[in-house]
Amino acid sequence: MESQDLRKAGLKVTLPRMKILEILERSAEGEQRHMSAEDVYKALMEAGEEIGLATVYRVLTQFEQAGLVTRHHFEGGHSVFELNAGGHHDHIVCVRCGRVDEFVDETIEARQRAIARKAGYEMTDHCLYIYGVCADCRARGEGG
Amino acid sequence: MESQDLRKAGLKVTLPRMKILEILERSAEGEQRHMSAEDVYKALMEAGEEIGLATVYRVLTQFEQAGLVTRHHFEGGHSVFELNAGGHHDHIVCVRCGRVDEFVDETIEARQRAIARKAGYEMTDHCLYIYGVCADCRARGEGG
DNA sequence: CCTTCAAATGAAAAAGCTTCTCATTGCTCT
DNA sequence: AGAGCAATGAGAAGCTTTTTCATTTGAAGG
Ligand SMILES: [Mn+2]
Ligand SMILES: [Mn+2]
Ligand SMILES: [Zn+2]
Ligand SMILES: [Zn+2]
Repeated sequence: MESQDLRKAGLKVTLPRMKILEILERSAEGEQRHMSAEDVYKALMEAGEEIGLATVYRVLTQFEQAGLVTRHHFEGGHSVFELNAGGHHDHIVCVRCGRVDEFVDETIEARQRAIARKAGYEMTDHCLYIYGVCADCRARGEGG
Repeated sequence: MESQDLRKAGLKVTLPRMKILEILERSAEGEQRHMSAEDVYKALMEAGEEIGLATVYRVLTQFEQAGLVTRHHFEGGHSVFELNAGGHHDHIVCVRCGRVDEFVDETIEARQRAIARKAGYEMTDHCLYIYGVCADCRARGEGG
């Protein structure tokens, strides 16, 4: 019952928030773990839910502040959101087809902590994006 | 003589391009190595140059394609540009005051290459941001 | 030095993406 | 069920960035 998740986050349990959380949970199980606000909005439309785009943006921002989702600033200027489950990880993004893979590397994590300390910073967060061309896209040929 | 830089990059030498390059070079020596298009535009205005904002955007994109500058996607949805000098580096950003420090870590660079290869990607680029609170801001107190 | 012409520019409009406004609706608690 | 405050939806507005197109400019050649 995810209404508890909302209550624990200090958010009133409303239909739009429940539906948006459902969409994010369903997509996290499937292939698309990273969704833009527009993606969520389209999924709601397809599910026959009459929820405004402004509400989608508001709710996703609230979920971010409540720690339920993480916002990523991928290239191209728009944000994508991802349900917080499974802990921290970084991303490797195909610049040709948009595919996203995830990874964790403890060596890199440790080096980052050391670098922050050496520079006099108290680290709060970090993000690492590797951009490249995935195997499928390269097999498909240079012409794209 | 920076007109040679433009010619080598295959760009016609025009007054707007020269002035924008000057702004970037002067700011790189000073404190602000990372400038948004708006920052560049304002610097041009202050220097009494009548150059349109559209031209600033166009020229910065051309400089990026020519390899003269690097574009960064900082948080908040807008791009900042940095003159390519001194080679690749990553960034550590103070979330309190906006200060930006730079670093290079060959261990991390090597791990990234290995991760991309293992995931089947041909790496084209990467970016790593460490977020934290800088020494000054911590000295200034928690209430900062 | 002057002409020529493709390339570059400036102003304004348009295009995304995201946030704001405000009248209406709907949770929560009694 | 009713009161009250928070949340919602529709559309307007805001911001950064791109596009359009008439005008200007730089590069090459006479
Ligand atoms: Mn992820
Ligand atoms: Mn830098
Ligand atoms: Zn791909
Ligand atoms: Zn600071």
